[in-house]
Parts: sequence; structure tokens; C-alpha cells
Amino acid sequence: MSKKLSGFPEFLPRERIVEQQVLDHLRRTFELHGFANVETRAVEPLDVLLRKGEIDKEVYAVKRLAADPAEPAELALHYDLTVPFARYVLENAGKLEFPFRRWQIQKVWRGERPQQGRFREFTQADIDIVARDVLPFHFDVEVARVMAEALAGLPIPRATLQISNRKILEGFYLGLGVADPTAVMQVVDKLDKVPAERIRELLLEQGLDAPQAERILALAEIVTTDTSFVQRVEALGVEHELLAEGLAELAQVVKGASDVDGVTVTADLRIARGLDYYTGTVFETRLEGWEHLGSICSGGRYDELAKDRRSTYPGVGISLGVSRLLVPLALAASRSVPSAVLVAVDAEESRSISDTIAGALRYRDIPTEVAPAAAKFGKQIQYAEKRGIPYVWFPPSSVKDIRSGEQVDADPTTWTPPLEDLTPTILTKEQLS
RNA sequence: GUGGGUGUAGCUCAGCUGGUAGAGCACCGCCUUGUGGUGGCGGUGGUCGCGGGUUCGAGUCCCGUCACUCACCCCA
Repeated sequence: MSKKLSGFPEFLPRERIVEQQVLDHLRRTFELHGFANVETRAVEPLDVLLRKGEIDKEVYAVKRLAADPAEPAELALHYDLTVPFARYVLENAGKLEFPFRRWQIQKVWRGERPQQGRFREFTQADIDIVARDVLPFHFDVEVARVMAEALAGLPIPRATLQISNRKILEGFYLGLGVADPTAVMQVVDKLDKVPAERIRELLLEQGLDAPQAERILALAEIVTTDTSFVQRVEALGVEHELLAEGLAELAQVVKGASDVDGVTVTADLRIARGLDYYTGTVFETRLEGWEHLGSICSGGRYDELAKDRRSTYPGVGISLGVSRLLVPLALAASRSVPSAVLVAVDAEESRSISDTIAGALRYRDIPTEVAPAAAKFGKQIQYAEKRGIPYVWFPPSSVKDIRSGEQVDADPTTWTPPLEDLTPTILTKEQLS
């Protein structure tokens, strides 16, 4: 009965309009900051995708139906936009100007079990800045700012950008005499799910002593909305060159991004990011009241985004899970069509009059459609109402706001609806109820 | 991949210990022969997820299967 494929969402027009407006906003924000757009192919050679390791089971392999069933697949759908981008940078390094900043919004695929906010096919919006050999640190600040601004402009619950720095954690652990900082990081990264007591046990199992575990947990407890985390870390009395470097970096990012209105920016030393390739700044993002969705937007600095025989390409970037971001929204637009005006048709013989009126409105960028049939006017009004079209134009020169019932004489070459009626608007959950 | 829950109309659901399928909403028409939203009357619409079994008879019981869903894992 239900042909719905779990994890592969499809929207109704009313919902798609909401998504579309979110995407438009993101693009506008990214381009306002000078990011250029790139689109990469949907498939990559399997070995390129698996380079990052671990995630192999989530990758969808692709091969021709006619291929020999015994033959292993060579291609796979990309499961993020970072790896394809790294490949693209290498391939086009000779033609790109560095530092290169790009935005990219595309579908990605992951073979996970779906649940709320987790999809098998979903849209990611990425920004990355990549350079050849050296990427100045201020770009870490910029990427955080741009994404913070993008989030601030959306009608979603308040977002908290949680920023940390791998160098702090690694330096702190090294300063404590921990042999395998990465293993500790992966344990600490689970702090939001696993109680601190259990984390302590796990740390002790790794061969740390109680005072070490104590201070590691104390570090992870530090969350501040300003640069005061620096003093708090220093008060723990651990010293290491890498730690000092990380503290200075994180302070810069927090200071640089914290004045964006509408989002909260925190230095959050719980954030470690399980995965390997991050080398400095790391980001995660939660939505207030929707923490159970997990991070909607993550990323960080990778000193070795890509590498060829001649050069290394360091990068810093952040990925927004657009599909997940949409979950808290009511996903309803004020109407299911772009039309702001429906021009009624008096009789089929005079349809051309209506067409002319519609043309005059469209000429001035007012989205307009003409009634499908010369039905009774009541029917034509209903047609508009069902779709949420706010205005019905009765030829030759009368326009009615069908929400208020107010009807005025008007000239199609000069009449304009209020700005808020020109395009569909996103309704919040409150507005719906 | 592991474990739990659920599959009856477009949607939300009812259907008692097995007796040949219902409600509300939505949709269409009429009351209303050219300006809607309320009201009244009427109507369309279901291989009860799929396959097998038990039975005179299965939406209802049994087995299998698929799908959806929640949690774990992991991540946007």
C-alpha cells in the first residue's frame, strides 16, 4: 500500500516551497560572502570514498544491471560533499585560484537505518575554503561566521554553534602523559550520550589513572560563551605547546563569531568529533528543543584535505544537514503554488482578456495564473483558496483579497500586492495552530 | 546490522470471544443561474500490506514475508 521508501523523503509542493526558500537563503548568504558554487557528480570511484575509512558499510554501491554479478562495484553514491570536493580540487588544482572558497548544495546518500532527522537520501549544504600549502587561521573564523549568519536568518529554533579545537584536547592529553590521545578523544566524544561515570570507567579501562581521568572530565565540562574558557583550562594546570596553540585559536574563533545575532556561539570542550581527519577547529550545532536530533551542522579544519605529489591542500569547512534542519519546521508554506494572483475567466470566449491581464501582472514580476475554467466565480475563488492564492482578479479591473474579502478597482499595469504576498511565506508551527 | 511496536478509504482511526467492511475529516454534486468560506441533503472511494495455513467461513487465529516506525550503532 504505502510506496513510501523510508529514508528517501519526497515533499508535497507546499513542503517543497519551504525547503526551496531555505535553500535560496543559504545560497544568498554564501554568495554574499563570495563563495562560488560547484557541483560534483553523484558517483565517485569506490576507493575514493573509502579513503576516509570506517564508513564503508553506509556507502551505496552502483553498478550496471548488465554487469557480471560476481564483479565488485567500482562506483558508489557519495555520502558527503567533502570527499568529492577534495577529489575535485586535486583534479582542477591547475585551474582554480587559491585560496578557493566554494559552496555546494547537493543530495548525499548513506545506507543507515532511518529515523526522525536521519535519512538515507538527504541534502547537505557545504562551504569550504581550501588553499595550497598554507591556509591562514582567520579562515576558520570566517567559515564559522558565515554559517552562523546563515542559520541566524532562518525561521528555526535558536541554534548553538559549539566550537572546540582538537589541539586543545590533544595537547591537554599529551600534557597529562596520555599515550593515545585519539582513543581518549573518541571516548570523550560520547559524553552527551553516556553518563560521566561510565566515561570515567572507560578511561580507566584505557589504562589512565584516576587523577588523569578526573582532569579529562573536568576539561570536557568547560562550556563558555566567551573566551573565559581559556582561564578555566589553564586553571587545570596542564601545560603543553599544542594546548596553548589550540586555546589561542579557539579564542579567536569564539571572539570572531560570537557577535552574530540570533545564534549562540560557545566554546564547548566536549566536542571532539569522532573522526580522524580534523586537525584543529571542530564544529557541531544543536537546535534548542531539538537536541535529540544531534548535530545539524558540523565541520572543522583539516590540514590535509587533499594532497598530490607537489602540494598539500589544507581546508576548513562546515556542512549543514538541510534535511535535518527542516524537521523542526512545520514544513508548510502559506500556499502550495507560487501564484500571488488568480485571474478569473468570465467566459471561454473572453479568456484572452484574462490572459492579457495576467501578462500585465507578470510583466511586473507578479506571479500570476489564469483560472482553468470559466466556472462560476464562487468556484474560481475556491480554486484560489485551496491553493492559498491570496488575490483573485475579476476582469477587467477589480481585484479581491479573498482572505479579507476586500475588493478594489485596480489597473493591472500598476497594481501590486504587498511585498509579503508576492511570494509564499514559511508558516511556523505556532501560526498553524 | 541488533531489538521493540505497527500495517483496515486520500488522512485519523473503529471493527467485541472468526459470520462476507464502518465513522469522522477530505473530495465531488445539489440546495445556490456568476463572488467562496457556515448549514442541509446526496454521492465517489477499500484485492483490510503480501503469501501460505487452520476453518463451512479469516480484517479477526497460526506461520512466513515485506513495509513503516522507535531505540541502539553512527552520523547532517
